[in-house]
Amino acid sequence: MASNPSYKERKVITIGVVSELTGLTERQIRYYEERKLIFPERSAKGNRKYSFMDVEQLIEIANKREEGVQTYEIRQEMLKDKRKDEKKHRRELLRGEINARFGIQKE
Amino acid sequence: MASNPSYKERKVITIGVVSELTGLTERQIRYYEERKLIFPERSAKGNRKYSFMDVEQLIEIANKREEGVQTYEIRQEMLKDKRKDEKKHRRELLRGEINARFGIQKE
DNA sequence: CGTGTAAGGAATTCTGACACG
DNA sequence: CGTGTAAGGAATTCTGACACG
Repeated sequence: MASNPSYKERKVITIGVVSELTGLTERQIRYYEERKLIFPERSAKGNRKYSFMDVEQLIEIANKREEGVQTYEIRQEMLKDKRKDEKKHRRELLRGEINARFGIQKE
Repeated sequence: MASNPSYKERKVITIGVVSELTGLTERQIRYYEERKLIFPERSAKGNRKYSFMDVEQLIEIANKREEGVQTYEIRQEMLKDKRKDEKKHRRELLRGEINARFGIQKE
């Protein structure tokens, strides 16, 4: 049911504000991007822009870093979660297609 | 049911991004603030920060301005709507209190 | 009234690099 | 590896003002 707005995903927050929101330094935020943990968009002039989801992701990263988890390991976990989500998504797509062709089934 | 996050209301967007999002110039956005149509927060260093709600409000303002409505009139409409919302809110608060004391009533 | 613009300054952001450990 | 910092430049934002209509 998510539609166009989707405030949580829109990339509109500058790095300075993200820094305030997360407590991380700009250096750290840029480094986590370098390590492919976070993927900001860029404005026309090249400034990074983040979403609220990115901010939450960064807070999780900060927590794991405090526990001593390295960026590489965090990345592996993220990739694993992503594969799991995609699998779930494929199952849902398939179910939707079946329902569309053969009608809604109970269970 | 709205809780702490409330992405729509958090003031995190800088004026440059708001300008991109609304198509308004920074001059216009600042002027509408001067006319009390919009109320950004300020960062520690004094930079304006807007919410997604502010962005939507600005788009509405832009539409009305295109129709030739003056900022003063837009403000009057806003104040009228606000009073209406507050009235509604008071009614809901009262109902909640009644329910809390005398139990949930049907209708 | 609503908006453009030039002005000057302060703060922001960017990149690439050196440092430490 | 993860983060701090100084460096230099480019872009951002701010305010107060003059302009036009």
